[in-house]
Amino acid sequence: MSTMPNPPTPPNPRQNHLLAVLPEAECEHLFPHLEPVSLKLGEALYESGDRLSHVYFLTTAIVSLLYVMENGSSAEIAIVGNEGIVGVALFMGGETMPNRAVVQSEGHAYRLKGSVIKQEFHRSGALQSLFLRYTQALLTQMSQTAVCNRHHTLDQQLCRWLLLSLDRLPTNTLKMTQELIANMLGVRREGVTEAAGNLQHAGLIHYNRGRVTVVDRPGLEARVCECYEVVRKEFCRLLPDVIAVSPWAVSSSQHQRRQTDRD
Amino acid sequence: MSTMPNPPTPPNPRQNHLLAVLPEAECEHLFPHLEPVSLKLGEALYESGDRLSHVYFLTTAIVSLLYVMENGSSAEIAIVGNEGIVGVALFMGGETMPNRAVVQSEGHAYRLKGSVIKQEFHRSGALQSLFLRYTQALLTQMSQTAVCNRHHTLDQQLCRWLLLSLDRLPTNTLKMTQELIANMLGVRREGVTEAAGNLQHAGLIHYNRGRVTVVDRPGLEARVCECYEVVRKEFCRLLPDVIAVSPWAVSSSQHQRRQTDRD
DNA sequence: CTCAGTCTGTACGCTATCGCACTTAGATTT
DNA sequence: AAATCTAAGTGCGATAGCGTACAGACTGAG
Repeated sequence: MSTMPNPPTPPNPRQNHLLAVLPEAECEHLFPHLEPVSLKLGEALYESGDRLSHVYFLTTAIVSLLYVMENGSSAEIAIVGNEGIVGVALFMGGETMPNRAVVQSEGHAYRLKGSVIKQEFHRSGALQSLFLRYTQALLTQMSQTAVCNRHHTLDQQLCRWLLLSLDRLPTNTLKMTQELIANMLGVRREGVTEAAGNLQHAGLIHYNRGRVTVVDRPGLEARVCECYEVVRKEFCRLLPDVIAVSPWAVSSSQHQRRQTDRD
Repeated sequence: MSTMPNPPTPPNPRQNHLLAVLPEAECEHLFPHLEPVSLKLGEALYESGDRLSHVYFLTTAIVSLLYVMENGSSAEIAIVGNEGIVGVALFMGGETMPNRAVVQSEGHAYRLKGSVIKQEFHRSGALQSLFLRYTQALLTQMSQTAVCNRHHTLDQQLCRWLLLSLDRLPTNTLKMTQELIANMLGVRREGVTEAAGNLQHAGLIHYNRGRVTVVDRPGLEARVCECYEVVRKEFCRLLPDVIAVSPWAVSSSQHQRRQTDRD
């Protein structure tokens, strides 16, 4: 595995963990309709209120769900990577959502026409079960974001954000400016400067002009608030089949030293 | 309509708006299994991680979904009343959730064994569509809670909370101490005292030892942040059939003066 | 009526974060 | 090499909410 974040790997739908665990029968219906797309940093997959045309199965890209306020400031509600789907409103039946989906880390994805997914969704047991469970996991991430915003320090929130992002990347380097991170977390850029400075002085991360590298993941995990673990555990619980094909149950529990005294 | 919050009305499943809009065919399957229950203030329908035994269709009760932190402090993630369901994890497939559901306002509900709902869920088009859309609305409420926690003042959050609660009650009086409200919002009791004091001085509410009465709803709506409207509009959009039988599309848009200049 | 319990009001120092202004330092272009 | 731009660091007063402590007020039980 090289250090390049997005090497020109031949894209493969199975890089998306949800697609990876779909039974063969479902795949036969779905795969012919999958359309590979390349997602650029900052691109919006949908705007608030847009009628969605496709659902996106991310493979190497990361997408943030952002709520943009009337005055223009924003807050991230959830992060989606190759563990998930962007556009749940399509099969949830709501058609639109009151938030934006923007590419946080560029990469690839496959998309599927809304009509196709809706049709499949109504006849497919495995697909439905999988998607509903994913949605519940997403729901957990959202509610935990609310909790974290209320109770935890910016340092902790940055840790959580870094870990959530890292779990969705093949490397431990994030291409991201402090300005953008601030947008995601809904705080000032200067606040991120300070928090990131703290983490760097503690030897947990290293950063430089739009690149953040996590150098001590266990250290981050020791400093993050409980929110991260809640989200991760729910993912593992709800999507064990997905986790089996995913690197991150491992990459994350390898270092669970602080857990050993609890369960 | 008397001023008593929970008069001994003969309970009726149709008081729950979701049940109210289910087609006859679905009802025939479901209603025989419905069990009326009386929910006491403070009672927990489930604890974090509990395997749910029933889904609850609230009629006159209000239930808060709370996340309880390791140190014991808590934050409300969503409010559920007769517009909704408690226990979505059952049909979402996740079985449990990492939060508590506690009764915020006592009243009645009907519950349904998990096995029944799961069985119905897999053969029922209308029921499924309805529940998925409801879940998306709930999801919006959660994400908006996250946004609100990040960006808005306690005064505004209290307004939002009051309006969300009011929408789920037949009266404009809430039986609720400042202490409990503080728990819901995840803030100090003294903070609520101050915020409530502000609203009272502004002539919007009146309160007294565990009773809050909204006396100027338009005033509250003028002071609340955008979050409330986002949630309400999503509800209306996702569940128009439900809204048709509900008082609150009306009760809430009657006073939408501040909207008239926008859309 | 009194007492205990609960609910609400107030005060004060503390801290995290904000908003704003400005500087420094890499990176990119010319 | 100089000019320009973007990213990151710093400083400072303002403020919202916290933690703590305590005081008043209403309620219900005896």
